[in-house]
Amino acid sequence: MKWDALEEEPCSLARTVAVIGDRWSLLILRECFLRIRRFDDFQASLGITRHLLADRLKKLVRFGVLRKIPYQEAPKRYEYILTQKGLDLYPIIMSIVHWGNIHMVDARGRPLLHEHKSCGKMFDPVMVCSECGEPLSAKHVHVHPGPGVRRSSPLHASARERTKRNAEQA
Amino acid sequence: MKWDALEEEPCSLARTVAVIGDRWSLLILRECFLRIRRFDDFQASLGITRHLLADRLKKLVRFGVLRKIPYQEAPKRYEYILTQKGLDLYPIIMSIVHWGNIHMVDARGRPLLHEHKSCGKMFDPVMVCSECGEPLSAKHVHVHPGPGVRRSSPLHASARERTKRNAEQA
DNA sequence: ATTGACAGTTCTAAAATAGAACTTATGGTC
DNA sequence: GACCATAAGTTCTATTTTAGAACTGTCAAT
Repeated sequence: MKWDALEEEPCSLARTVAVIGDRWSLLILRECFLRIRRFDDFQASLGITRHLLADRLKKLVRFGVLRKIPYQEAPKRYEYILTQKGLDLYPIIMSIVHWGNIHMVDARGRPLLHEHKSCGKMFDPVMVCSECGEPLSAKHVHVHPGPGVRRSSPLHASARERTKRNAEQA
Repeated sequence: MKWDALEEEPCSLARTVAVIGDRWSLLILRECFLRIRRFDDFQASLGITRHLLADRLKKLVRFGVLRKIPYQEAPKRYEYILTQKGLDLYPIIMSIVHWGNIHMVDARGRPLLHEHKSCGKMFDPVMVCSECGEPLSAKHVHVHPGPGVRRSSPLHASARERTKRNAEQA
């Protein structure tokens, strides 16, 4: 499958993966949330090749996640800053960091701690239901087809039916 | 940078990206949460090449996200099911889906809707502070170095200092 | 005039991925 | 017994992506 095809999938996860689903994009975005804004700073901070950094920044701008803002004329220089669409990625970043904190830390413990300025405490992110406020887990969620579903898609179609068959036989 | 180096970074995001930060792993995990369990079902559902699917499943098992469970002898066959570590990825999956729902859907609307069985309503996931319960946004969070931070790391070190310099000059 | 900062671009070699065919083990059908 | 199907991979070559380093263009300061 090509990357371009991913953008067209009738699946919100696939379409988001088209934006952030490579090795570097999420790391670049982490730096953005840590207030890194300039090309050479990204490069020094991440150890990414300049070639790929240029390519990924271009992609993130194209998707509207970052915006180029001039910070000097002559020579023209730009900073890359998060748009609202980019800021909205924060829950994704935080849930990834949290999973790593729980499952991937070594003996030394967490690399970073997060303080919630509103309440002044160190916190972990918790994902809750928008309607009742209870914490979410996979087993309490049921999935329904929405208006944008496409039946003929390779995703969600054939394999699910086969698996249902398997389940019924068991 | 090599994938192996990513696992060793003193950054919970980088270490999680080492597990799920490629084009296919998240898509495979989505299928897991939709109760796909078998090799050929993953393959038919995703259109991934068999080679890569075998490789990714192996990786996810190695990281303890999936577990192989035999479902028949002669010939020996296995299903891939989520471990608790894998189930804990649910907030990541849901926040990705939600971002796609908000920012990447086309005119037809959302491909899937989510019902919270506990309260019976269609919901969106919301990320809140574990201490005060308020919704989180990047601007209300302050980051502190934790016990596992490494100062000499290429990540978080040089570029941040340079950027601080830049900020001070401005 | 030379050096350094900044933001890229260009180049070659190495690694990862796509796409298709092949393998192994078994059970059922003609 | 020969043939086909199922399931879970493995192997193969061609293409694409990435790594790593060097190079370019613009300007400011020394």
